[in-house]
Amino acid sequence: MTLAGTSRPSAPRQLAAGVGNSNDQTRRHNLSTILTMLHHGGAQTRAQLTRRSGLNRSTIGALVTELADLGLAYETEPHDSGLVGRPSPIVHANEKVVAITVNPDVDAITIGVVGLGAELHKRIRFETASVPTVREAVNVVTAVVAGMQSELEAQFRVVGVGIAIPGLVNSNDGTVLLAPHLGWHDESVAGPMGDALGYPARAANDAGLATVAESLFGSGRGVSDLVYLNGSASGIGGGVLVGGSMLRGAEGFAGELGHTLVNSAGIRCHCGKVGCLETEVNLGRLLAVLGRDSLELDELDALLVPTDPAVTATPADQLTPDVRAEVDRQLDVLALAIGNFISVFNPESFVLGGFLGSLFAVNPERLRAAVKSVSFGTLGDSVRIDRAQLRSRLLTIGAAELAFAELLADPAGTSF
Amino acid sequence: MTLAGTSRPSAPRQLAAGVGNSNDQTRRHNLSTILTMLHHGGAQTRAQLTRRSGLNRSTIGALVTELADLGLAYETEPHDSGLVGRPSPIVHANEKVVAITVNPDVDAITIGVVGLGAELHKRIRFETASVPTVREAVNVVTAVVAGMQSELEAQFRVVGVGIAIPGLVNSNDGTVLLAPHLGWHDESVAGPMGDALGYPARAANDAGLATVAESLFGSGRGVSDLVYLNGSASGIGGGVLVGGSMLRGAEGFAGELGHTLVNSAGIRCHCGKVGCLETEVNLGRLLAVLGRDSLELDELDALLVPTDPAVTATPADQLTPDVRAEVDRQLDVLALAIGNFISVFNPESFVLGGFLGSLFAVNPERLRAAVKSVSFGTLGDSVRIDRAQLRSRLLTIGAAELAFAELLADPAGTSF
DNA sequence: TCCCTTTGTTGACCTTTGAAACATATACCG
DNA sequence: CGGTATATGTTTCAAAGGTCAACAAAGGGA
Repeated sequence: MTLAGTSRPSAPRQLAAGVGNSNDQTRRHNLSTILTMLHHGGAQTRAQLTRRSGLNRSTIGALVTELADLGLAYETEPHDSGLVGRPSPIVHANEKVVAITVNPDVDAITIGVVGLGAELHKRIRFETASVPTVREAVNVVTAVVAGMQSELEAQFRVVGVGIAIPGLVNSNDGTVLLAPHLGWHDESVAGPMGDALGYPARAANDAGLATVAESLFGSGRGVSDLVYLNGSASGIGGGVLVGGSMLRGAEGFAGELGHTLVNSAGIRCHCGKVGCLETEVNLGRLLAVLGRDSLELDELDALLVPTDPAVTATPADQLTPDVRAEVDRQLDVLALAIGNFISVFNPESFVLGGFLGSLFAVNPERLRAAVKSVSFGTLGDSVRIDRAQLRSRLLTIGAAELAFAELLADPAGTSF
Repeated sequence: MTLAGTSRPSAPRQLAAGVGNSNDQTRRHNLSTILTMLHHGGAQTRAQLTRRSGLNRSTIGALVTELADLGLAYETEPHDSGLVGRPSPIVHANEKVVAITVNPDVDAITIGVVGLGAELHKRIRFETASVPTVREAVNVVTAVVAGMQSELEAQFRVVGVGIAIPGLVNSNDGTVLLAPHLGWHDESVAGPMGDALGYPARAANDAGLATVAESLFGSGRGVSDLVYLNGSASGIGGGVLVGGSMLRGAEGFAGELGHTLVNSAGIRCHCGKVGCLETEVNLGRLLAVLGRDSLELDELDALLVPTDPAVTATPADQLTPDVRAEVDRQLDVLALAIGNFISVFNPESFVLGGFLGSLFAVNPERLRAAVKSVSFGTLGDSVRIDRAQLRSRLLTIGAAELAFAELLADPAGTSF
């Protein structure tokens, strides 16, 4: 029914299937499988799909035809592969099938249009005078989408809306339990947004979506067990990929990695605990030693990170001792947290985003060495640590994934 | 293909299916589903299987017949249910289909015979003069099994061997990376054991197996997101159930929950880190204030835990102030760790085993209150905390699950 | 140009499930 | 006590999916 089988260890891992019916269910699962392969793995030949799925040539032919009929995929002329044998046509996920993404922040709301294959068609950043309320966010998005309506109708097929929220979200019903920086508290977001736009909408925590995005299209490609840690002005968020799927927890609040203990003698965190990672590894403290009020990430990189890629660590003389000391302190604390996560998750790799990425880039070797020294036994030796790749596209692509989820699970389902 | 479907939310969650072929694969999956339901959910009527699986009456009939033909299930006369309609026969997993379980410890090796449905047929505790080596363990088990051979052949069908190891195990190949208390280091265990016994053998970490056992047959029944913490003389082990399946990690070493930070000013742990949970919450410290060298768990309970079940906390005058203070300190530290795990996993419940269970039973309300006060926001309010139920059967049943895994995944596969 | 390799296409075949009709066994009710 | 309603097992048959084998197509290599 799926791709991955005991007899075919190289095939990608797939999601669980649904209920009884063989006919319907089998086909649904295989359609889902193929479309997901195209979306996450990019365009590929029918022959590749055949090999990777473990399904029969004939079946792949039928499935691709059905996906094409559904308008979800299309085929193009074969490449000049140079190999013997009949050339195999290239199958593409239809990038005109799009998700609308919404990313509310304290000073702006970013709206995106993302196609299958993570194709970023369009992005609009709408600056707000003040921190938006839910109602304001809905209004802004409705207005922006209304402005694009004719273009959307003419060129695209919208399958849904994905909303990335910087806070605690119950992703089952799209309710925000608490988004401290937005001041949102116990509010339904996905419901009103979906009603206003006329498309099904889903909301989830931004760090979790970022994890998904990096794991599918960024530094974590091909990795099924990874921990993503993102540092922003508002704190440290994270997400955990376990066996290829997001760690959600009973209520969908798992992965609050910024709120784990790193210093018993630390200060009290806004979350109520003491010595949380996000109180110790903190952009504010970094800015303080840099003598700055605020900073864009690119500026931070320019200030801290060695420009010569051959140089792994910034020469000490480029940074003042204060800055150097603070960076090192934060790296060491971060290592402590990573050491904890290694004991707990034994992941294949860590991906660091936001200012954690900059911090890491200042001196990757210090962090790697520190992680080794504070890890359970030798577990820290084999773990990979990378900087996030997607940067500004991260949340937009992550949110799109949320909107695509239903389509990918059942491509022939309720017609979009 | 499975049980759980969007249209049938109450159906149990199932594992992912295998590769392409519909015919073979569909049947395999459904057989697996039904046998798993019988094994984990106990004997039930065909009508119940029909409802819970979402499959058709006819299909269930065929599947049950096939399982019966395979010798994995049998039917008995219907109960006098008192309901209208034709009575439905009761289907049982065949408890004569057994796993041999092995649980090596510092002073003894426990060997068990466990049938489907977690039926404990037999258990033998073989005391060893000294800490056994792998070779000695294999010899002991071989001898014990040889002694039971005629009985096994006459009454049972052995499908495999499950070995629970107190240490780091690569459960893919059954190799022990490190079992400090046994002094085992980088040794293959499942291989030699399986060869000696002539059955397929698998090995895994004991705490992980305990987690599985409690989640299926103990305090965690029906819970798909739980954290299990076990305290023994050798430290604190744990396991995490995520969405119904064990958190394994990239190399199978996830869940070393005893080695997460709880006190930055703590002592160095044997694992190389500082301030680990298992150095702070520790049976040795408890024994020290009790003035004892060693203690069986039952004795500990008798000393600490209120006998009257209506009393939630031991009256202060039953414990000396020293003991009381140490118990409270350990409970508070444990709460800190649980608070961390809540941030990370957002589980539905925690299950506490070993001396952690006793500690909890001394004063459940103190732990619950402390957890609330050190949890991320209100996440600590809804989490359930229970004491483990399976006690002495825990590891035997957990290890059996390991041996049953292959059979459950493909009941009609390679004939056992 | 001919052969080989690989892949798409087509139709026959096998397997599985589900649905319907029928059979069976119990409770309920007068 | 017998008829009716209800629920479930059983049997038969149709629908649907996938595989397989044979054939066709398209390119490389000699």
